[in-house]
Amino acid sequence: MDSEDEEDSYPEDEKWTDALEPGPDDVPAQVNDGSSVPGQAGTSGSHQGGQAKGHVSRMELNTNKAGMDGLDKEKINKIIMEASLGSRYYENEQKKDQQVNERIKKILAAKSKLMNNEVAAAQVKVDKMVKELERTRDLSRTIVHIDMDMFYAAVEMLEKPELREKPMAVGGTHMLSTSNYVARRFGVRAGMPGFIALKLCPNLVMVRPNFDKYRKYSKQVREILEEYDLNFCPMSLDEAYLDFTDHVVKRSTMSEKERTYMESVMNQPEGSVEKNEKKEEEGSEKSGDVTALLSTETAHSGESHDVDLQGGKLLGSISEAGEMGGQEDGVSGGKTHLFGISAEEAVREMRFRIQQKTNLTASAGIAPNCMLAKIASDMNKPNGQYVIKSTREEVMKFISNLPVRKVSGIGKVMEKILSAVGVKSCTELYENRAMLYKLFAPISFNHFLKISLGLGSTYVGRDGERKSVSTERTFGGKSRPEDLFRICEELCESLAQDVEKNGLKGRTLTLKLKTVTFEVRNRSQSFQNGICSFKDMHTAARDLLQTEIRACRPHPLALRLMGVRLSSLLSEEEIQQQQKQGSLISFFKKTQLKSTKSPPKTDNETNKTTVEDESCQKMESEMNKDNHFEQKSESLSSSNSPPKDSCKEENTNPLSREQIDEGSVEEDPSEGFTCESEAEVPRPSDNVDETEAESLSENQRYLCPVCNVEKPYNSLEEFNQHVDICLNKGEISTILHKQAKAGGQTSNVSQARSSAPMKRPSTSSSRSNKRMKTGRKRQYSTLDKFFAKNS
DNA sequence: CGGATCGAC
DNA sequence: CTATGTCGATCCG
Ligand SMILES: Nc1ncnc2c1ncn2[C@H]1C[C@H](O)[C@@H](COP(=O)(O)OP(=O)(O)OP(=O)(O)O)O1
Ligand SMILES: [Mg+2]
Ligand SMILES: [Mg+2]
Ligand SMILES: [Mg+2]
Repeated sequence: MDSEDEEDSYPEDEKWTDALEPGPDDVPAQVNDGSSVPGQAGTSGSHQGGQAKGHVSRMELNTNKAGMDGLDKEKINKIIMEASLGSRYYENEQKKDQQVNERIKKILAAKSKLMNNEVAAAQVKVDKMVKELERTRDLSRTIVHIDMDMFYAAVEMLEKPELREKPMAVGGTHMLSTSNYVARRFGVRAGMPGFIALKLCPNLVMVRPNFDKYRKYSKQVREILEEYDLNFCPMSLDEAYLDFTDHVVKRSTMSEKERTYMESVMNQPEGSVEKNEKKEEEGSEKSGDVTALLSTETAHSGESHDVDLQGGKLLGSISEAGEMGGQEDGVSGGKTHLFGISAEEAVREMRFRIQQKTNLTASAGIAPNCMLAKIASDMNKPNGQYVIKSTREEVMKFISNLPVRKVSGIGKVMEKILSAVGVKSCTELYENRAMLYKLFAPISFNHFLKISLGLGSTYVGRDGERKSVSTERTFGGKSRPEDLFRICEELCESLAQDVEKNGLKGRTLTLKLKTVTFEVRNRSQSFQNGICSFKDMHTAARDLLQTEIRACRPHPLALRLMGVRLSSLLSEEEIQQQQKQGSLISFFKKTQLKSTKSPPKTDNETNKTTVEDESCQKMESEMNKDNHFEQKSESLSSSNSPPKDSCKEENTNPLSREQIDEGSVEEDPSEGFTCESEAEVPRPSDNVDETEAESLSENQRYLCPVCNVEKPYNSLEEFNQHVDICLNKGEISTILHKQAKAGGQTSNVSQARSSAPMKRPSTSSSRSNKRMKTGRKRQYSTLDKFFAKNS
């Protein structure tokens, strides 16, 4: 019974490309090599840390995804490079790559300084940790990770079956969110811009996303998942963790009838369209597997959990529906399928039901913990499943040659870093544990150690509360302050809606900026009391933006993206609490306001009659979310052993939230709007005209980006003042924030701000208890790094 | 706390 | 020409 864990092997060497693609250049770039075992990291030894220059590893294709084995990376990367060279994006990636390289250099330096006795001492400590971890190893749970195949693409193909055989991707020329497996053969994958994908695969069909549909199908799938684990944990629209332990127990008492499901009659009216020839061999292979698994065999086998170990695909998979012709004929009507009582059979059943219900396929991994289940679900990815048996031996066997990159939470950079210190596989992770202990921060090391032992969370729990809300937008380069401020305002409006809809409040507002050179900056401000209104958030965001614009001068701040995020969200209790205090204060404040009088404010602020602050605490109890379920009240004393194993996923990336899926991968806007504003950087003009008196050496000419007038100023500050005036004629952002005491003990130093010159906090009435301001004063230097290039 | 980075989908 | 959006975690100063 033991022997092999795997099943559902996946066509290792597909060559379904022949008659499909016209041009010879369109032939998927793949190399021979039929290896597709769990994976094998190059045997240690050789460090390839030092990389040849002109080799921006971060630009290379990630083949770390199902359906992308055996590609001709060289050929693909060459195309990618040619398409990218010289772009601002590329330049920035190059910069980041260098930073990573320096980081590696430091680590290597630290490594070389390690003394033998240090390492030996570390070894002792680490081995104690290992012992402790080993002591708490729990192999008693049966964890399942299920993940829909090429989810968005699959949904799109439902309505356009003719796309099944063609390379297609979801997204637009700017960005793709996923691709089908045909396209993956060309190197086309999620996160790749469409225009590059087109170079890799000229016949690629790009389909715009439709998130409502994805949500709809996701919901349907979840209805099934729920039947196997009420507490299943969705990680995104298309995947989830489930604890099958209880279900398997219950399953042994279920009658055959309860484990029998009917195969829907319909299914793919199209089946195979024109070029139906395809590969007969491949088809028959699959058909064979299918028959072996489904119906008859299993049906008679009763519940023998051994028989069901037969490898093979569940169903011919809708993508191969054509080949099923023979069978369909025979049985035509509703074929029934009996599933066994083992976990694998249960999972197979679950996948079968999903496919019957939605015509979408899913893949799954079964293992004793989340980390392993996640990896396993990718093993036989397109429409398959994989089991890692619950014995220490099997786990270690699986882990042994597994490239660390396969582990969720270890990405491109960490892979590179580890590789530089001689660690590529999980065994090497274990073998080098003492060194890693010395080189990495405790949390990271802990994570590594657990991975190296094949350990992971055995708890599948509901998401905790959301920790931040944000919205951001990419637009063509814009640099005119009025444009930037308008975008900022729109973003805040959008954010305010989200915040209100979810009844949230947060203490930190962050403005995110991405320059036209792809450099990202975050600027945040914290408050003692949570904020949630458009006005409060906008005020803060606008201030931060203004500061950045100032810091850039005399250059314009040329951006390609802006975003706003509210974090440090308050718990419900805190919101309630604050609401009480707030209402008192706002009452007090209101009366005071009348006398103070507030400037008309040109802006179109949604004149809330209520005091700006509280205006968003509604949160109807309804909520579309299924967010009920208890929250683990006790928990304090740690049921687990190590520090905190918390959520499902391993240490890192307890990704949650299901709306992550909905990136903005070019929706409707037929093309990037971008607009005008060529984001050209004027430069402060160097001709020292020095016409006027003012022989100050400082006398320089600046071009005001607002009024577009260039003239000499005595100082940069004077110029800044001019722009300020020019910018917001009556700005007076003094904004009387409301008084909010709150039990904060740290006195809130109100930093001077707004219109007035700056320096000298004296003026500016913006006292308000907001703005925590840790006594730090950041000095934005006018670093005039990059200029606009080309023309 | 603030900011940068990484990772995932 | 053209390189996403949303969220969580970690690390460092
Ligand atoms: N980088 C991304 N940007 C935006 N959306 C993404 C990105 N990656 C994935 N998505 C969306 C689209 C995917 O269909 C969906 C699920 O992701 P994921 O499961 O990783 O891939 P996939 O389901 O498309 O293919 P498969 O699981 O078969 O490898 O999330
Ligand atoms: Mg998927
Ligand atoms: Mg997924
Ligand atoms: Mg990984």
